[in-house]
Amino acid sequence: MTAADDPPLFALLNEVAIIEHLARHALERVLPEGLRASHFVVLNHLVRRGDGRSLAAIARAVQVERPAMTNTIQKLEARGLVTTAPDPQDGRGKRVFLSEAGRAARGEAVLAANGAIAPIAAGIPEAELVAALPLLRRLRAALDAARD
Amino acid sequence: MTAADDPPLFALLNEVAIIEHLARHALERVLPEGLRASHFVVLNHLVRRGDGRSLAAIARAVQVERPAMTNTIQKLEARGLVTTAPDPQDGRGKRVFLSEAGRAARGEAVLAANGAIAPIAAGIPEAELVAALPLLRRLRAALDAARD
DNA sequence: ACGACATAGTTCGTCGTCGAACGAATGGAG
DNA sequence: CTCCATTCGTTCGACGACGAACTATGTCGT
Repeated sequence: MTAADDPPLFALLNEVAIIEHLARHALERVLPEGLRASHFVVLNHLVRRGDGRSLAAIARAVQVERPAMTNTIQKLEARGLVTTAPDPQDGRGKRVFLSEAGRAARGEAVLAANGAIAPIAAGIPEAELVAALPLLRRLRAALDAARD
Repeated sequence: MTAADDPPLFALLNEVAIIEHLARHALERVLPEGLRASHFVVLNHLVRRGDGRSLAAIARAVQVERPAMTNTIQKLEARGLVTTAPDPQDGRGKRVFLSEAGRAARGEAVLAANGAIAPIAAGIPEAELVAALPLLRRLRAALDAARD
């Protein structure tokens, strides 16, 4: 799929782009109807890092622009998966909280995702995945730092 | 950024998604005005695999749906970067050819991309990138096979 | 030869994300 | 205290990608 004369980083980013595309597609296939990968990422983030965070903080954490996060939060709120309240300490801020339905939906989505992913992981030794993680983390950090 | 209790594959795909996002953004920043990453990918594909291919074949190769490729090719043609001609052997088919301007634009884009990417690669030993490639290729193949 | 099916390219409507820009509110420099 | 720059959340318009559907053409079985 990739020419041999590509620089390694170029080839790697090429693979990364394709993998991201396939993985996102596979994830959305098993998610509840209408629940996008971007919605799931936000639910996941709130569960893991704690809720009550501001919209802008979540947007930065998951690498999307603020208007996109406004849209995502509105969709999640319409579904009753999150609630929002003005930040008492910052008149501009808006705090986002998980509802019980939101936690439940996230739990189900994680199970579904793991179920869909398990057969794929089965063909690949877990040790190799673990071994590749540090490099990817460093690469992400380098790209993030170069963002200027 | 990632909870320690995530399965390794989950964490890896998480990193992959963020890296793809940052890399695409960085790429589009150095591309000529209005030239999207998806356009660049097509030019790159035509240079590396040869032109004269059908629209559908290109769409499959770069993992986008055919309507998206129709749009991309129309944009590239409007810019004079590619030309199209009906396939003499298949009345349905449409063959896509690179123009000289297209080859030149691709060359400049590759230089720009390499320039933008070089400082990032500088912080990471090339050997590690090479070492990570086989795993990513296998993972892509596994995801592709699971596409059903 | 003919009919069922698959494939190529396109059009259409929908959706998510982006950049630009805005009003509201905060915080820091003088 | 008073500006002035910054940040927050939002609205708006544009754009790319998608799924569904359509026509035209090719392919295969009988």
